Amino acid sequence: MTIIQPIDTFTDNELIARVLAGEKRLYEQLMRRHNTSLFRLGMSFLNNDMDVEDVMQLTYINAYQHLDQFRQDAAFGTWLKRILINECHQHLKRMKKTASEDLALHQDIPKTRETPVDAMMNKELGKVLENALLSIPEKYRAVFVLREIDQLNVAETSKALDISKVNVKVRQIRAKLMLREHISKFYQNDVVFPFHLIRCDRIVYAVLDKLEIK
DNA sequence: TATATTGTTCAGGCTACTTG
DNA sequence: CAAGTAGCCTGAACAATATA
Repeated sequence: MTIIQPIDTFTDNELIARVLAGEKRLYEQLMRRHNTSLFRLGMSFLNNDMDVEDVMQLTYINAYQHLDQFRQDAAFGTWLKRILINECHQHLKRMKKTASEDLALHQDIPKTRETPVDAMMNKELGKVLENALLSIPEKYRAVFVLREIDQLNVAETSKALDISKVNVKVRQIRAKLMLREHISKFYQNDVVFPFHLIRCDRIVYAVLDKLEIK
């Protein structure tokens, strides 16, 4: 009698090994596991859900294409986050370029864009918290999201952001101090940058399609 | 050049866990 | 249970860098 182990009991590293061995479809499982945390992190950089979806797709495709280069000295999630952050920086660079080109034609560019997430947001606390997070500089926001929302430890955050451990601690403290000015009560991570099943499926299927994984 | 921002170092304290 | 240890938080001081 053969006992079939449920896929969701596999560790990330076991799934990676099986994907590399030819079970490409299991990459879907890896994406679904990390979608929420990547989305939150992406939102902390880009503040636009559609842009984050694009960047997440690029991240997953990039990670898949270099999966054999993944060294297991850090968690797969940390590796993914590192890739996502790089993609976010590239995306921001592209946006900056486009914005400066547009500026030559239009002087009155709005500073922020209305997003579908904004429209969906019906929980007042969530809105307050998001606004508070978005009000602080990106470097502090990223540390705060990784440490406080994704529950990464100092070492993992240090690795993901490519900064020293000490700097992680300092940025975390400063992020809290800045947020304290905006927030007087606790927050619940479920209401910050909500990641819905529809979006999850959309990203997963788009990546599988682009990678031609049936 | 003055000021603000950012990063580093250090000290002290807290909590959780381990060990004898 | 007390002592030791590791990891973390916090605040202060200072240096380096960016900006007006």
